[in-house]
Amino acid sequence: MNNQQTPTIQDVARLAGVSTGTVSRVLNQRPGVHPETRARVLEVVQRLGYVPMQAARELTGKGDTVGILLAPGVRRYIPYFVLLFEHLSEALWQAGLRLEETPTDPAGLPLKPAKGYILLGAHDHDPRLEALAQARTPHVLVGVYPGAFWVAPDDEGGAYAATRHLLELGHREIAHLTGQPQHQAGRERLRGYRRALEAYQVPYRPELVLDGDFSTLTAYRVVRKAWEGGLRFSALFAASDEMAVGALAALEDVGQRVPQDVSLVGYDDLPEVGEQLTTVRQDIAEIARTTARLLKEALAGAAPHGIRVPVRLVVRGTTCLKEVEG
Amino acid sequence: MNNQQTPTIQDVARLAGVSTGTVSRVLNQRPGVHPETRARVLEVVQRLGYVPMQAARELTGKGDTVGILLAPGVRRYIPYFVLLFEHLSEALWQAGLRLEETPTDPAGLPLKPAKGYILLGAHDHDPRLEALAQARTPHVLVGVYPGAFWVAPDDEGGAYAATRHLLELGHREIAHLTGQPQHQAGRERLRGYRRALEAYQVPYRPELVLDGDFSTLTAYRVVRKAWEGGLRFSALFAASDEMAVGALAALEDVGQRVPQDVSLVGYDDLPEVGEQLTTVRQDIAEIARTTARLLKEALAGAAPHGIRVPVRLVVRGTTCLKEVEG
DNA sequence: CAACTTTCTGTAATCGCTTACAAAAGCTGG
DNA sequence: CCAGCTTTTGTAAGCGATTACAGAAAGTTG
Repeated sequence: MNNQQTPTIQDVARLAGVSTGTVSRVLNQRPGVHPETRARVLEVVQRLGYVPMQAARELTGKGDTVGILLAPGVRRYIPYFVLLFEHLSEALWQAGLRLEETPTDPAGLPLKPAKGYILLGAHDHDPRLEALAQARTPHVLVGVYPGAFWVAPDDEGGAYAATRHLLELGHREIAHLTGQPQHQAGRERLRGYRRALEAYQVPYRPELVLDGDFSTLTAYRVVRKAWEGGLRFSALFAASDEMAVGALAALEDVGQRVPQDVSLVGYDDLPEVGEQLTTVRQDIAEIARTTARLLKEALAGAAPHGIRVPVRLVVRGTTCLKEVEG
Repeated sequence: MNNQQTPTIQDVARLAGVSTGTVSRVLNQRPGVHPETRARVLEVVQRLGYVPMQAARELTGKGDTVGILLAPGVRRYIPYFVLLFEHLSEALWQAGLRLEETPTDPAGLPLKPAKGYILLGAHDHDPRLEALAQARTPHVLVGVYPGAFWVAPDDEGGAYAATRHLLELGHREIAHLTGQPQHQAGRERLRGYRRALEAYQVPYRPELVLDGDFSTLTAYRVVRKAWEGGLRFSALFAASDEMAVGALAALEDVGQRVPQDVSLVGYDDLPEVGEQLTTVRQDIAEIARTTARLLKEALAGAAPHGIRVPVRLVVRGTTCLKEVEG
């Protein structure tokens, strides 16, 4: 009767010669199943390629539905968020959580309550944090928010590593293209940049800090204008790959070769953005998995805490040793 | 017993004094329900803010799962696709279709088969079309593909309207910033531009066609370089809002005011991109709904056909009458 | 080996919704 | 007023999982 269909728990039970209850217990790693039985069931599961149907388990009240809340004003086109979103939906599913569309009111609060939330791009004094905390709704923030559950990449560390890389290549005039100061990530990366300079006893020169906004176009204009205005540097650390792409074009247009004349480091390592860039890789998949894990903890009522996800410098073709003059 | 819980179909039935079957029929717009009863049920649904639980309806076998396939090489960060994606997931849900994550192999073919597919950004001779047609898998394409189910905005008409708008404002030197020629949309918009010029008997000047690639940065560079190279025009029609944003910045940087010196028209009318732009609005929600509808037809085995979704010129602040010289 | 425990497994109710089928109600004309 | 329709509504059986609860099997003990 069950020809060609995707297998159900019934099929597994039948083939393994046990009841559906037992299969379910095996699948959910519940105790009280004989090891041999367990093995047999798992073997059949494997063979059939059986995957429990999410809808059904949700019906039993198992599958908690969660929502993702993007801060109002945050442009959801930003590659980083698009990717994070994708990985989150994958990670949540893996964790047995179901991601739901969450329409929000103008204040950014969800109209349809879910069991828990993930907040992206929250500002430090986001009123929604207050509201969620008041309502004791489990939530996890991506970013640093002491007192709540949070997950954040080690932005300062990444920026430090990027800058140090340039320093070790012999560069001393290192410019930094920032993100908006209202974004935590932008601030932290600036901090990492300064800390690295300090560690190498290179004086901090404010004029080398160029104000960007994470957009490619602005990066281009700022860098070009600065260079045409006479600012010189042998290396540039951009706070995002997108900005690095803009900077790269600008440098090219003012006649500088990368990396021979100016070394360039980006940040994020987004696929399809600046393929050959030396950059700092954020493991977005890892951030997503960690977020999902914390959300489960939050749903289980654990005490809030935060986790830093490490980042890694990836050296590619846009940086090189500073050429010693003459 | 059902205190504080999200309401179920049972609650609705009880309060409306009917059976769950009837409520279900109302909700699914099935015939054979007395108008009065229908109204009463809807009233209760409204009052309770009842929303059917997707998991449950999926369990009944209702929810055909469908997948969205993005052509390989298409950058999914593109605002247009992000938006289309969102609207599609909404529209599919409304149509009772369940959108599934569809991991694909390197060739862009789905690994986990769904009942039907929506293809975005397909090229004209995409091998996947062949494969899907062979396998008789129902699918709908966004774009024009005679012989298959397709939905496409009226790009040529939109471009025509945009260009005509500029012509009627008295402009005669109208430049056009194109998308890549391998994109249907880019080609069609160029065609609309040419057709409008023809209709107004303005000679077509190839040098006024600037090669863009739908990106903001390239738009900026191309426009700036062209202007600095001596090219002059009193109006510019960009084939996307993102390119218009780049063009706007470029014009500003070469000392031209918009719209006093140069009128500018974009395309797409994406929220959060170039708010004040005169542009051509694509009704993405409508495209999504139409796509969902066609997919249902395809699933039902209907004969393939295509639908054009109309677009609309939205006049805002970046266009004005051409000033007649002193 | 009887009498208990303890471990393991099966049974069946349940979640919220859809839908085939049956039943009831509303018409119609003679 | 009733047979014979048609329209409207209710009933109940699933869909695929989970999980109390009960029952069977295996292990312990005196």
